[in-house]
Amino acid sequence: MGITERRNRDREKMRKRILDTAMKLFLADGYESVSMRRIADMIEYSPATIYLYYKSKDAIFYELHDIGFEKLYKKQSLAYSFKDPWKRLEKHGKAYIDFALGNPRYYELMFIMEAPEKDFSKKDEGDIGYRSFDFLVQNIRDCMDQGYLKKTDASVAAFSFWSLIHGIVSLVLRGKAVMFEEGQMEAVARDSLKYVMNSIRNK
Amino acid sequence: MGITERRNRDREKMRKRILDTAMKLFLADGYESVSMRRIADMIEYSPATIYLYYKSKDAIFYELHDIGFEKLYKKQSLAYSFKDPWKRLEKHGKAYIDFALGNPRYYELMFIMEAPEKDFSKKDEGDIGYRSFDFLVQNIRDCMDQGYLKKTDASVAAFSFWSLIHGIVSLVLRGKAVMFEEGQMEAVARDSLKYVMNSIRNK
DNA sequence: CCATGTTACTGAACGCTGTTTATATACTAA
DNA sequence: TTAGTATATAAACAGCGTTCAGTAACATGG
Repeated sequence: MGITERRNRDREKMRKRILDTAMKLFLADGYESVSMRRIADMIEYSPATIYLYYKSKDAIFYELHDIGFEKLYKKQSLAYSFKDPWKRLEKHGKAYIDFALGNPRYYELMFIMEAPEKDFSKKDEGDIGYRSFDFLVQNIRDCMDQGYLKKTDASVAAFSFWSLIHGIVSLVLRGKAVMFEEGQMEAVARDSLKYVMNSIRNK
Repeated sequence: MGITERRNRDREKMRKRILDTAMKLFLADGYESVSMRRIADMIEYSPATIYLYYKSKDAIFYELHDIGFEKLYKKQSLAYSFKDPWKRLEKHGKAYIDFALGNPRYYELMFIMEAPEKDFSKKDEGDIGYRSFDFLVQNIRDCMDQGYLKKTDASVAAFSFWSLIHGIVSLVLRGKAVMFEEGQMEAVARDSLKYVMNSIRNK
């Protein structure tokens, strides 16, 4: 019977319409400007209808959040085509900064804003978040093995690296780096990463 | 004429009452839970009254924001009693992490949350923020001069250092470091700083 | 084909939010 | 005592996320 299938398709279409509209509003004007009523207006349904497809506003944002992780993960994966672990580390860092500065709203949603709800964020973020972090840990370990980095707990070193790049982009995104000229921020971000990488390099 | 003076005192008292109440609510339950009506309830005035003393909710938070900067600045200043620039850098970083993890709400307000309003945040944050950053730049320069650090643009290196410590604490505060055990986070934060400082040290 | 049950949808409301405005009261100055 | 000013508030505005009773369209079994 094709009726249930069609219904499922319709349902998915509607979910997508809602998600796309939320994303459009979010990317254009940020979290604040996404309201259930605005989404409803744009898709020409009543606000209550949205609740038949998403259980809350947080649920919508959690899906956007997931899409962002997928995008970042793909971008980072490219770095791992190189065989030299140091080169991989460089590319990883560069990809991260590129993603954050190129998709500032996504980055804020994923790493800067308070997590929408504890119900969601536990398992799934672990899922792809862990995978990404494990990649980094392994790469750091390789760098240590090949003498590029001083040896220590690889998790701690990976966390350090992540902290550095997260710190760089989140200061830039939050406009805290006012001591640099507006147009120079991206360059400063990249130079910062280069400087530290150059300084920690052991061979 | 003592009347205007008394009125000014009363006015300041009222402002303080409002600010203290906002701070209490904020430190206890975070930004979300501070509403003009809750403040009004606690000080036993009507919500509208608050607007006679502060022009908006953002204005209140901007004052809290300032108080936080003052606290951080004081804590960091202690680091500068040491004459060895490397030791100063270590203490600076440690003080920063201690402040952030010891006053998470403040730290969020100051560096993580979206700035309340552009009207306020331009000049004054520059004021003490710049001072703090300049201290760091000078210290980094000293470290370079004495051979502790590889030479480069001192502003970029200072930004790198700031990014690292900001990154560490904001990942911890946002609960993104889920790969470490809850109780170990503070230790990881400190170890990360130690690892990087140990790695970038040039002599 | 009709009755029954299911699904999709919505208007109206609840209880919040920050903020504004008209109004009333209390205090000061002439 | 009167005029003027400062202080306080109730009520409302426009928005928010969310819930729920009620309606209308549709699918299905008899």
